[in-house]
Amino acid sequence: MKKPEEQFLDYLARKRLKNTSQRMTILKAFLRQKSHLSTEDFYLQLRKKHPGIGYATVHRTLKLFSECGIASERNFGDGQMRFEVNLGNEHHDHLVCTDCGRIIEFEDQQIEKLQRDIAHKHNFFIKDHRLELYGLCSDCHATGQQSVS
Amino acid sequence: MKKPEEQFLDYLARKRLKNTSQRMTILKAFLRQKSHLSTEDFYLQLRKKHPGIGYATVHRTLKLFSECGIASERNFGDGQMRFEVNLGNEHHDHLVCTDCGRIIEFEDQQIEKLQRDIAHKHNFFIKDHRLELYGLCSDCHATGQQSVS
DNA sequence: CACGATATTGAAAACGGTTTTCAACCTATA
DNA sequence: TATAGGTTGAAAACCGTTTTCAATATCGTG
Repeated sequence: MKKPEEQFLDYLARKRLKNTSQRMTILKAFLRQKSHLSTEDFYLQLRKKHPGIGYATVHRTLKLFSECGIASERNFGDGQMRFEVNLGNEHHDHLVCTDCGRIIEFEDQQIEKLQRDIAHKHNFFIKDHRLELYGLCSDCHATGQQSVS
Repeated sequence: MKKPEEQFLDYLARKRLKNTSQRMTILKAFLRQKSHLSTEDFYLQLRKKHPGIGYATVHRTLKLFSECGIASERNFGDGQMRFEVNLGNEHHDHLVCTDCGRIIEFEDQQIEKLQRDIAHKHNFFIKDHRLELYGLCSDCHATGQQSVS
């Protein structure tokens, strides 16, 4: 498994794209954050340290990350695109707290297996999948109190 | 289990909302279609027979369906909101063909069970979930040919 | 049945996030 | 270092969703 930096540089070379300071800055910041930030949030975060980098560049660079395989686009249905670092090998899914926004990752080989079975039954070739459980995380339902808004 | 029409009328009464001809027209059209149409597509479809009904009304009425429980909002990550009729009782998930757009429904009690197990392990209270498998349906990968576009 | 309070409608505008445009500016290569 | 061609940031365009608003329809009441 190649390191993300290499993977990105290789991709740039292969596509005859250029290695710019902005792209490197964004790459470093992206690898450092381990959360599931929306483009907007990531941009705001980045802007604190690097006010010169524009939103368009951030957006374009995140898409490059996705294209070269070091990131995945996620969409939790809140109208914002999110990018997450592709760490390992294993696919993982998400628990999304609808109260505080916390996102918990999990993986389950049994579920993955059942998904393959279903695809097979329908003669369907799976390219990707997503599984998200929406609800209240331990912090938000523990005490019985819920947001009243 | 109440019939969808009743369920909707009850909801209107309960909320002191009014029973208008547009709402009834949209309800009938919505129950007739069994697909997973986007608001846009549903509106275009409806407009053929009922040119007088505006997009805003369609949109607002579909949201009412969702609120009163006879419809569910779906989001397959293509930037369009989709509504589907809530037929029965059982939750179901989707196979989405990325080539022809076909959507196949399925349900699997084992997967549902595993999801509950995972939620329990994380002390997470599930309100909703979604599982989508993206790939090629039997028609689109059977012959080995893929869209070239 | 007619009235009047209030909800609803359709068109257009506003909105919010994403994507494109474009002129100025870099980067890589020779 | 010259140059061709990719990149940048700001602003505008875009696209689906949501709101606004004046005109209209509905429903409970007198």
